[in-house]
Amino acid sequence: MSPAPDPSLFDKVVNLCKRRGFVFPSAEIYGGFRSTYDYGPVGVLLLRNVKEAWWRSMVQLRHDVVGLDAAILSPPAIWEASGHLQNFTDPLVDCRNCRERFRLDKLDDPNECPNCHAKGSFTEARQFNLMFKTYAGPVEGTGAEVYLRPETAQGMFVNFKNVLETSRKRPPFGIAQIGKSFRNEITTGNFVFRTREFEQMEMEYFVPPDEAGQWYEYWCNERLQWYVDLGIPKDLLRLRPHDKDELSHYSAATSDVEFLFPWGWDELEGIANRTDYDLTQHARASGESLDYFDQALGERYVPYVIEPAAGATRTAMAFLMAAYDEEDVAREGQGQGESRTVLRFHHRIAPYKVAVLPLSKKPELQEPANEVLGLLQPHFMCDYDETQAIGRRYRRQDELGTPYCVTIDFETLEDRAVTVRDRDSMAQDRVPIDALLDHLGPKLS
RNA sequence: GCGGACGUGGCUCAGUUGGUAGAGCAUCACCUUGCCAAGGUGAGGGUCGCGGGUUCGAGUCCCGUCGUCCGCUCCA
Repeated sequence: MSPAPDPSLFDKVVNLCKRRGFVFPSAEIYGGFRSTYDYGPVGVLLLRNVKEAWWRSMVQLRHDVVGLDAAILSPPAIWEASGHLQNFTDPLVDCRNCRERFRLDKLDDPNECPNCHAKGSFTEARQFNLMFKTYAGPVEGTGAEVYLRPETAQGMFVNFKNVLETSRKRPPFGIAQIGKSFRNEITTGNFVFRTREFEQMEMEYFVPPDEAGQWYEYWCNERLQWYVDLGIPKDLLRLRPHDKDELSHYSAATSDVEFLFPWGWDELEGIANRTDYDLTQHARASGESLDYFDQALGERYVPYVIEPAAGATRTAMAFLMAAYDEEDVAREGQGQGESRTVLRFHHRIAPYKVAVLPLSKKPELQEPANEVLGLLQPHFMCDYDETQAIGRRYRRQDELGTPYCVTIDFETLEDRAVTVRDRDSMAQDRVPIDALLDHLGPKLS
């Protein structure tokens, strides 16, 4: 049984994001700009860690996937071939009577308003394309039209031949890419969950057509497990196959990895069997052959594509939601507990791995504090804080999800040892400075 | 985009029948030999989202605009 979603969690996390420097609304001093967010000093670390964890599992730890970073600006030809110019366009009509708006292609009777049942009350259909269009070059004209990519995937398809020839890979193999995409969504919202500018982590896995089914299963399981390995509880995750009528124009089968957000189950990632749709379309439109000749089998075929496509920004948000915890801490001398807010991130996701905290601002602690910082910084992202009471600083690091705090005190001057405090157990170990890297290394690798 | 609610210092809010803004927390400085927040003293920070209007005078009334949240719609 899944736990019930907690609606108040949403506000708590959004609040924490603002308060501690994870995420700020864009252009805030100008009143804000809808659907865009800026990642602050801590948020940028979180987001980078999400992307690096993905790249590590997808590219670094595999021999069959290579990386790519393709252009965001792209000519209309790509999107004509991919089908996005046709299929990402929704014809919208408004009812003049009740002012409701509908998609023309989803109406049973294009002359009757399903809401107020007025006949012939619709306005002229207007095309609403989800792609951002702009103009390259000095003259605004149709000759110089370019689009901001609505998905990174086409970069992989367009470069299929280049990568195949230079990387000397053969199916089954994949091309991975992390980058920004842009969609002029009609409705945005739920904080960074749906924004017009967002970051994707996509991989196109090219396989022999008759192996598409088994690779689809493989990647569904692989991708679900990735979130579990990074500390998201299993009961907050599920794999949901799409019904036939919700499949994209290019897909033969799709499953979503969903996370139980405060507002309910929602998508983190889609794993799709795109068949040979994209390569065939681009081959036809460009005149280049995009098939593969298998020497061993003596066969030529257009590979099928299995695509795990994840949203980096919303995945970062899911990690925040899953990590958020409020813990009652017994207070000495009082029966009443106090609350401690902790982000229990997996250490690979945590923005800072270690915080270096001299017990006091006294000058004599500066030197050992700098020594410890210099020792740790080449290996781990570190925070440094010397202000206010030590307990308060521990709590601040808890709110950032920092796994370990290293405290330098006056005894350090005598014994060259420091206190290592664990975020989850709040236990403290006395560790010699010279043994610090060996102590922390295995915990944070 | 349409319908509904809302918008006061970083955060949470107070601000009475319109008379030129307050609190707590947070932040910063100094003091505190200090290991799990909220000890002392002091300081900085808001033309009340923005623009216009009514008025002798508006945070408080009206209009517009931007933004947020909830529904319709769409996706990673």
